[in-house]
Amino acid sequence: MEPSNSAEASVGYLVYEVARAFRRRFEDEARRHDLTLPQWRALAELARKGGVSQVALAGAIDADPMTVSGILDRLEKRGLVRREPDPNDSRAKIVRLTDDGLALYDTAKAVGVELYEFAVLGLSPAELDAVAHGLTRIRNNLNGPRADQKEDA
Amino acid sequence: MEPSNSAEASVGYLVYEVARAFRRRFEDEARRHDLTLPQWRALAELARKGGVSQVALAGAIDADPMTVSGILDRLEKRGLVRREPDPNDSRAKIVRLTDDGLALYDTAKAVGVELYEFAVLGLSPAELDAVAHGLTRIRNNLNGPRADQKEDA
DNA sequence: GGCATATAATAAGCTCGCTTATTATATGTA
DNA sequence: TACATATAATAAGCGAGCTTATTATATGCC
Repeated sequence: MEPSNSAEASVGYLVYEVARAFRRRFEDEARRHDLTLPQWRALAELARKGGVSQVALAGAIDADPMTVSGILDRLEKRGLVRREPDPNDSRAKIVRLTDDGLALYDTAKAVGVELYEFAVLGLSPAELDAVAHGLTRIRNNLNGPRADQKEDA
Repeated sequence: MEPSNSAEASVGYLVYEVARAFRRRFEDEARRHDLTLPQWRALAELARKGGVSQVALAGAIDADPMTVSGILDRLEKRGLVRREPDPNDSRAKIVRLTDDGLALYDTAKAVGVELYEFAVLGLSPAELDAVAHGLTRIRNNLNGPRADQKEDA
């Protein structure tokens, strides 16, 4: 009945469970900062890169532009982020942390880092590398073309 | 595109990307059946187990009861699923596939299976096992308390 | 029996992730 | 110059995942 140690749950399911568990746990611990995981990721990216356009931000945090627009709406409403016109492209907006945003990120930044370290406790660097290697392969497979279909028209 | 073969992203990020890529890809291919991944998972579980309560279903597909309630609302509205009173507990409802639900699952069942096989192409059984092992550990860490965990060899 | 507590399902309401469509601007090309 | 096409951001709307709260029933304990 119980799975043996070689019959672990399928990787497909595990990936889903881990992603969910990580988000749940993160938001549990980031509650006192009132930050969701995607919001934290956006702040982290802005803290690293300074001002970026929304498409660039979307690319950096692997999210879709519409999703980023919504996340920024909420962060902007709280005064954590600012949207400025792009002087080189009047369709685009440059997103920046406000002082409040930077301050909040500075105090919340450890949450993600420490949670990650906690999550991988008990795994050797080699084991972790094996996981990274396998997941990278899977990601690339999934983002690539499918064997039984054409390259687009 | 890719920085290099060995400079992989952090496992935290990879898990998120893979989960997202898998869902996106699945729903792309299951569009002709008008099924989302969580809906497919619910149907799969019901096809395997027959009638189960909603909490049991939630446990089986690693979802929260409120989420399951919503998924079942949509499936029931399409006549794929039926909620019957539980004779042993009048708070509970037993969920079952209808004939239509079973028929749809039979035709859609291959989608998930084949996509999974496609996703892990190029990984040896040993590599895949290493991924499963690492992810299991991470999941257990994240679901456990701020201490060491037990389960899994 | 009576009462506190736990549990099953749902309601309301939020964020996120997505699709499709719209508006405004940029850019390439004839 | 004019026109076709591409791109940046947003609007509307849906499914999913979550929280908090409510209703109904079950269960444990005195």
